[in-house]
Amino acid sequence: MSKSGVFAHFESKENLQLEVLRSAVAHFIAEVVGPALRKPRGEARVRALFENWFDWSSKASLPGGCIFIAAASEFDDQPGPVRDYLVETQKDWLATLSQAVRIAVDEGQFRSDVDAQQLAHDFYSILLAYHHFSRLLRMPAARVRAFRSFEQLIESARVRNAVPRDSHARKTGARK
Amino acid sequence: MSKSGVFAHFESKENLQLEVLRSAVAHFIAEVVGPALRKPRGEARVRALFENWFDWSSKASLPGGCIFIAAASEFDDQPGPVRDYLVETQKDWLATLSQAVRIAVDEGQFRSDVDAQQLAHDFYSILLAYHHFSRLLRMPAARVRAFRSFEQLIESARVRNAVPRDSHARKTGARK
DNA sequence: TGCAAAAACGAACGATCGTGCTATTCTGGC
DNA sequence: GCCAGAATAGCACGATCGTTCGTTTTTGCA
Repeated sequence: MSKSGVFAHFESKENLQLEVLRSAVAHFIAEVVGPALRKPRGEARVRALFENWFDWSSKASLPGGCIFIAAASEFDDQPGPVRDYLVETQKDWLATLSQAVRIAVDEGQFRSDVDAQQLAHDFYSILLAYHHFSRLLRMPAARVRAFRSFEQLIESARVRNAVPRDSHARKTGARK
Repeated sequence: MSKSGVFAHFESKENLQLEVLRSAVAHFIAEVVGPALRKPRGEARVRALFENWFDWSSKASLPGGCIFIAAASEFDDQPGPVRDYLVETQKDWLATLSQAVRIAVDEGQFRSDVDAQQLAHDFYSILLAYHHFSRLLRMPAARVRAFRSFEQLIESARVRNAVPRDSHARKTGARK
């Protein structure tokens, strides 16, 4: 299709960028968030969100990697509707992660003193780092690293069978 | 200075980009790595590396944020000497972090089963996430989040006063 | 099949970019 | 102060980019 051909559909480059992002969000929800929400509440859902993101971000149909991360670094200092929309989607994604964590807490799978927003932040950190490393360093170990960090975070959030050794862990989350 | 003025010094745009990165590396070593190496071996040095990076990346003289991260997402799919140099510097930085962790292990401040490369990866994840969040979301909480994640990692790597309660809880039982 | 509406194309515009070439201005040693 | 050499500026080139517009092709329907 010719340049002016696509231009007839979207009225400006900015509009096209927005539409691309909107379409990406639709795909992201269909392939990452949706399937995860169909998993049982709790750790399983958190895991699914994390793992689905990996499958999605390394799909062959995304040769440039996660489009949101790529767009983020392109538009983070470029005000306008594209940037605004990106901010919105990132907040939504973080909120989705947070909510899944909060549910895991409510379900008694994660300790009640887990800070959902903080843990969501930590999860997303791992994803961002994986993206950075795998794309720039082409490091196959990146995926292993990411999942190891993830497992460690999950482990540290899980309710323990026994009371933590150090007694001022005041929540006594040993509920299971 | 005029466009052709700067062009006379560097012979191509690519060369200028390389020179900018080289200069950035020099500054980075002078302001982040160097001061940290002057700290005592062990946790103090790891902390210094982490904290100095924060000071450096939010300096007023870097309005575009960390130039290496910015360049990474611009060049990660653009082969050439600039990309190669970026890869090199990222590996150096990770090696520096790893080495500082390894020393902390040797000094007996971090547990001997700590995976230095993995922990270095986790530290850098936090930095990358901070960069992403603070630049795109302009979220002031990002810094707090980052330091909380950092403290948690440090905590989980530290040697405990007592032997872990259940003896096969190797690196996992660590987080407070 | 014919025909109007929609879709796609091609050419061209002004702007910007990377680069080269030539002219001007600045600088230090006599 | 003068002059060689270096530093800087000005200009122009081809390429690319975002955009517009007039023309051609395709499509859906009577």
